[in-house]
Parts: sequence; structure tokens; C-alpha cells
Amino acid sequence: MTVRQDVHSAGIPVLCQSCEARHHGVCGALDPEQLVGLAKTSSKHTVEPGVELIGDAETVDSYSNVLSGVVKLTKSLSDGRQQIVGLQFAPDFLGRPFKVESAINAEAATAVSLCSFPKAAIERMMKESPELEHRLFKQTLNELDDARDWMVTLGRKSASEKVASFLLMIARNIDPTLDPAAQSTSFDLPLTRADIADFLGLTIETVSRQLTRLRSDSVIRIENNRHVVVDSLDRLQRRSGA
Amino acid sequence: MTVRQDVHSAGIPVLCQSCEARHHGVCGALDPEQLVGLAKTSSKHTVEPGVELIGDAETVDSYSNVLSGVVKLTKSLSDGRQQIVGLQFAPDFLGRPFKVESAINAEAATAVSLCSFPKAAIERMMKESPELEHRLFKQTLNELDDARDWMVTLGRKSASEKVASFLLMIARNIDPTLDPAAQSTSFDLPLTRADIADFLGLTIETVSRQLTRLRSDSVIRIENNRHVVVDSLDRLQRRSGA
DNA sequence: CAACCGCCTTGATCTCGGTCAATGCCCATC
DNA sequence: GATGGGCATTGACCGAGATCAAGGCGGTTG
Repeated sequence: MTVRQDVHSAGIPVLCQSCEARHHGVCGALDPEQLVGLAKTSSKHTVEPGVELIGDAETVDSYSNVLSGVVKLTKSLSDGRQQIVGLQFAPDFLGRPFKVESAINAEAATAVSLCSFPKAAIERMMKESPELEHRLFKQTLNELDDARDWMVTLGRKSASEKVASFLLMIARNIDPTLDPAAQSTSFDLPLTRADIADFLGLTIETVSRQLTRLRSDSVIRIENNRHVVVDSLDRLQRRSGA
Repeated sequence: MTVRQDVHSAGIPVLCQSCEARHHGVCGALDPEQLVGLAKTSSKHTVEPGVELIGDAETVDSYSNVLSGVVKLTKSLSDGRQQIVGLQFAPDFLGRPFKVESAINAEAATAVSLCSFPKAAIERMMKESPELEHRLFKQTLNELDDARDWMVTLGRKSASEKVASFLLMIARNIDPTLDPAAQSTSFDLPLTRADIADFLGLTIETVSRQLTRLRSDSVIRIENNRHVVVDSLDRLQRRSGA
């Protein structure tokens, strides 16, 4: 999974009045006048882990910027088997343009704060401002690249490679400034073991066993089941199947 | 995988002079004047199965419309394991906007005819014509939906469900007019067993065994190793894991 | 026609990861 | 401090799919 470089670098920080904070998401593409208009109809809110943001086959009538936290996108088979098909980190945009209903579920994986706009407002602005559509297009292209990278992991990697790849992906997304040459890093896991399993196409038990193995091989340490300390990014990378 | 409905329905057939044929791809978004300009720099050509169209990490300097045939998009791990991450059917657009190099390989799976344009020409037109960018955006959104659907298949379905899902996806893409209530259909497989395995994250042997099972259960017949006759779309669907 | 090659099928065996079940750990509540 | 619930870990066993190996089939090349 690639770090969303160009979203970060292209975004000129803009004060989105409704979010009450500078950020780099959709708002970065709007001129001050548009921003004021948007602020009237947008609202910032915070949700707890587990809250469903977009329901399967439900009508989607709003779009959001993710300000902090992690949102998981899931799909399920009729018998309950589930697969996480994407994770959205700040400052990603949440919502599927040009479609009234979504075939996927979005759920807060951690505590999440969002800035939401009515669907109609965004779509109107997209007509007026090619720059906004351009920016959403670029995010979508990045999501497509990420999804395709992940397909390789799902289809062709072993369980231990999957878990190593997952940890690396999380590390890179939580700290986008992470030096590729760095030897160690640490972060809080935004997902439970069950979520990780659904992301990797594995079972909880297998995920647990692989984490235990990484731990006993001194590649990582885990504190309080959530905080991961990677002692050797190098060895983690070598286990990820390149 | 969803059928690319809106690309089909939104496209007003336009005579792209260089392709010497009416089709619905990128050209459908251009006005006659732009088309004439494009025709000067574009060229139609046909390639044999196995020809590499876009090399991994190679500089991409042209974009193409797929006029007929099937292009497979692949990614590989350093040790040679391969995964097909997408298939492009006519009238899809081939090429990754806004990036000089591609992390992906594109290879003709069948005989393919394409209409190619220099990268610069398309990017210039995209700046002038929001409609063109809009259309490419929509195709990208569809590809993202397809990729995510496929992630569920890769991560959570059994071998027999994978093979059934694959046959259904091919049937729907080769004949987009296929009635959902139809009881039978037939088509030529655009992929070899090895390709199917790389698409499904399986081995050749497993694919072969699953096809044999579908055959002995009279769900399908296979003639000359390529032509598939589906006798019961119903039962195939029930085996695809919904 | 024989020899060969690419692709596919089938069989025997092995192994990785799933399944089932027990236990541990953390924390909230009384 | 006891009780209970939600996650996570660990162990024993099993099975789906991989691996290894041996043909089969169709086309084409000499």
C-alpha cells in the first residue's frame, strides 16, 4: 500500500471553518468563497469505534473528510464471511461519488472525527470546480493502486508475509513521514485481531500466532495488545515478501 | 465484478477517425474538433496474446482504448509469484493518468486491438475538457469497485467458489447484455488455466480440478479447452458464494 | 508419420492454515 | 476482592489446497 503522497503534498492547508481546524482534504481544492458556502452546510463530529458510517446498500446522502482516526471499508458475503477492502486514514475523503447506493460498509475502526457535507453540496461544487473533481480523482487512483497492491497480498502471500505486510502498511500510513531507512518505529494498532484477520483473509488464531512468532523472533514487541514497537523494520520488510 | 454499465450507457458513439470504427471509450467525451486533433496523433494496432503493453516500472508514454480482446493487469513479487489484479475489456481505457511510471504490468491475454494516443495529447485534452476527466474518473471508480469485489473473492472464498465467480464475471463482461434471468450462456475463455490461477490466487491444478467438478456436475461443458457452455447459470451462481 | 512442445488433467502425498476447545489477561462493575 | 465479559493466546487435530509426478491431447515442425 502506497502512502498518499500527492494528497499530502498538493494540499495547501486551508481553514475549513466548519472543521475548526487546518487540514488538507477536499477543502484544499476550494477557494475561500466556496469554503464559506460549504461551512454553512457541513458539520464536524466524532464517533466511537464500531459505529457504522455507511451501511451496505443504504442510500448515501453525505460525504466526509476523515480528520483523525481510521475508518474500515468492509464487504460481506451472504453467509457472514467478511473482508475489509480498504482503510481510510486522515485526510482521506469518504464517500462514493456518482452513485446513490454503496455496495460497501464503512465503520469507525478507532475513534474517528469527521467533517461531513451533504452529497448535493459536493456534487454541485464538483461541477463548478474541476480542481475538486481532479483531487477526488487522484485520491481514487491512489485507492485503486492500494487495492491492487492488496490483491497481491491476499492472493499470493503466506500468512506470515501477510501479517508483516499489514504491520508495515499501518506503520507507513499512521506516520507518513516515516523515513524509509529508519530502523525502528512504533504505533497503536487501529484494528483488533478480528479486524486484522478480516483484512488479511485469515482467522483470528492465525493472526495471533504470527504476531507471537514475530514477537519471539524479536522483530516486534506488543504492549497492552495495541501498541506495537517495531525493533527491526528491516527484518519485518524481509518477511513481507517484497 | 460489476458490468461497466455507465461507460456503456453514457457513451455516445463517435467516429474516431484513427480507430476507423465507432466505439464508446474515451473518444465519446470529445467534441468533433478534438477528435480530429486526436486522430492525427493516434494509431490503431493489433497485438498477439502474450505481448507486453506496459512494463513494470517502465515509463508509460501512451494511453489506449481497448477496442477488442482482453488485457490482463498483473503484479509480481520479487520471487516470481504473480497476481492478476484486473482485466480490461473493450471499451476500457488503458493507462494510469498523473503518474510517469506504472507499478503494474499490462499484457494482452487474447489478441487485442487498441487505439493509442500519446500521453501528452490526452493530458492536454483533459485540462481543456472536464467531461473527459469526468469519464476517466468514472471508469476508475468502476475499476475500484471491481477490485474491491475481487478482494472479497481472494480473501474469503473457497477454491470452488472462486472458479464459479470467475466464470460468472467473464460471462457478464464478454456479453454485457446478458439477461440476469437467463438460464444459459456460452463464451470463449480469454485466459489460460495458468492465468485463471493467477487471477484467483490458486494453482493450475486446483483450477483444473474445480473445472472438472463443474463439468461432471453438468453445470458447464468445455469444448476445445476454451469454449465454455454454461448450462445452468443458476447453479453456477449458487456455487459462487453470493 | 514421428517427435516435440505447450497446455491441460489426474493421482498421491504433504503442509499450511482452519477448526474446535481451553485458558489467560485486562478492565469494568458491584 | 469477587464476578463477568470482551479480546487474545495457545494447543491438538483436521482438511482444503499446494506440491510433486505422471500422463494425455492437440497442433506444428521436420
